[in-house]
Amino acid sequence: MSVRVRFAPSPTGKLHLGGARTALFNFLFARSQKGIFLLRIEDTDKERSLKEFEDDIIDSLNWLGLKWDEEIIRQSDRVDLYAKIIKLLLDKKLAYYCFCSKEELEARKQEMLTRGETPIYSGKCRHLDAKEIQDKIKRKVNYVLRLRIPEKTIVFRDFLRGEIKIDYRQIGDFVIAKNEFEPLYVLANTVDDHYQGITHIIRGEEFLHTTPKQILLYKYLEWDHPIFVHLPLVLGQDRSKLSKRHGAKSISEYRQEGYLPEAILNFIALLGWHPNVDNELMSLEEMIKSFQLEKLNKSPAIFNTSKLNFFNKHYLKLKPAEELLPLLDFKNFGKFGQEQKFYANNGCVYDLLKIYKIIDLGKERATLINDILNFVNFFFNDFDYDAQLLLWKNASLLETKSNLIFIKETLDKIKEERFDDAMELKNFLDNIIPRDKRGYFFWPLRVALSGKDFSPPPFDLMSIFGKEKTLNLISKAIDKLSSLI
RNA sequence: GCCCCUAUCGUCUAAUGGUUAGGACGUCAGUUUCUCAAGCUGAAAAUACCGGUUCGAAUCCGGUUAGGGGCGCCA
Repeated sequence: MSVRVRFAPSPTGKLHLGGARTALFNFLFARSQKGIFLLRIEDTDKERSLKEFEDDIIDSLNWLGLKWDEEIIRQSDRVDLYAKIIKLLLDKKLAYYCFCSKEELEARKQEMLTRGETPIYSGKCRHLDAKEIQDKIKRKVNYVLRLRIPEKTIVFRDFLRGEIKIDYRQIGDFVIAKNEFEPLYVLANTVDDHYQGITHIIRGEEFLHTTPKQILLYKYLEWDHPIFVHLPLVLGQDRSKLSKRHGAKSISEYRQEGYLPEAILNFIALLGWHPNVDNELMSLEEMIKSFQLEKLNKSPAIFNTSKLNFFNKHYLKLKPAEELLPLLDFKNFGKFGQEQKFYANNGCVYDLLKIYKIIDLGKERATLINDILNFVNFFFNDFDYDAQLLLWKNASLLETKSNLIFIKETLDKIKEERFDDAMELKNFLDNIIPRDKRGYFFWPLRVALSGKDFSPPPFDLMSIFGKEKTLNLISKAIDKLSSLI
């Protein structure tokens, strides 16, 4: 039997980390078993389902690289199928009309709750005869359709948790449809899983309690039910279920903030799953290779951003500058012009090669894509700084000034072309400046070129700026010091 | 209140009856370095509690406690 699984979100909110993880595990299981992974949009709730959310879910899944294999199915397109099943259940008297009002139901629920009982439906409308039913329908009394439960306990098997025992009397006759044409989740989901030939239902633990209801439906409809796999929940910092309600970030928001799909996938994969070997850095391909459903965890996971950030940093470093370029926002730094040259706000003109170099310098230090350019903004915008910043440790103004003058004069003798190679510049200066004196030369040089107390090494800065700009910036620093002496 | 699920460092987890309880992130220290980042080395840090089974328990069983989920004409 070949594996068929699905991710079946309802478009009532954007895709968040928990949903993405459910999709990922379904995807990994399908791929690792050479099976099929499907996407189904569960939009039976017309009030809450929004096209905007459906788009977000589809975009996010695409962005993560979780490709589904067959056409997307929408429950809103399958009304006829559900109607047929509803009619069947009605005809067989397995389902029945319930005319109880919401107020009536709510009152009974409160009453049971105060008595310390589980609130369930009384079964009041269970035995209405055909005449009464027709009569009430004619009088347009509101109704729903309920399934008749057996008065016994069911034992079913969850793939991860083993046998689970639940008494149907704890559930009561539950609603399966608003009317003959509007099924609820419990029914539509069951029907679709059957007709799509789903072999394994891999979903969040919040659905564990609907399993006995669905198993009953499978039984009434004389279908075999799939294997149930209930994933432990992903919990937020407050230890409660991740949901839109308490501000869980959506995948699209993470994307906007500058996270890479590789990082998010790697991070969520480790929430409840662990490969055999103790190597946590995995591409999607590697995950597929080592994925085993049996290795899934049973206990909920609280996610914490610092590890996600670590992964993002890691994958950022691996990403070539060419691929990062289209993801970056240069609008505060200058403009691209003719022949792919970049015209920076400070008058510098960089070719593509230099832009790549700049990106590489930024990405070594950034956590998020959006941080990259901020780490190297001195390449683009004029900057100012406090002259005191030029002083290394206990260095004096005078000493620092003369060191900068020395560096300037030394650099002045170097040919312009040699400025392109940071390594060469480093070797050159390392040979001239005594080892124990480097801080007194390189620190002020670096500050002169960046205006910051932290930045890439001065040689990298010089290799981007080129000879002329470098000498200008050093002169500026010397002037700053002079004004204080 | 009732039903169900879960329980290893702060967090994610490994160890499916025998390990000095391992790894990752984070934290701290050292090292490298002009700075930052990265790297390298090291440290602190856990089997919720009480019983039982067993020569031997993180692991099996029972109870307690704690956390979570559910109790919708939502999914």
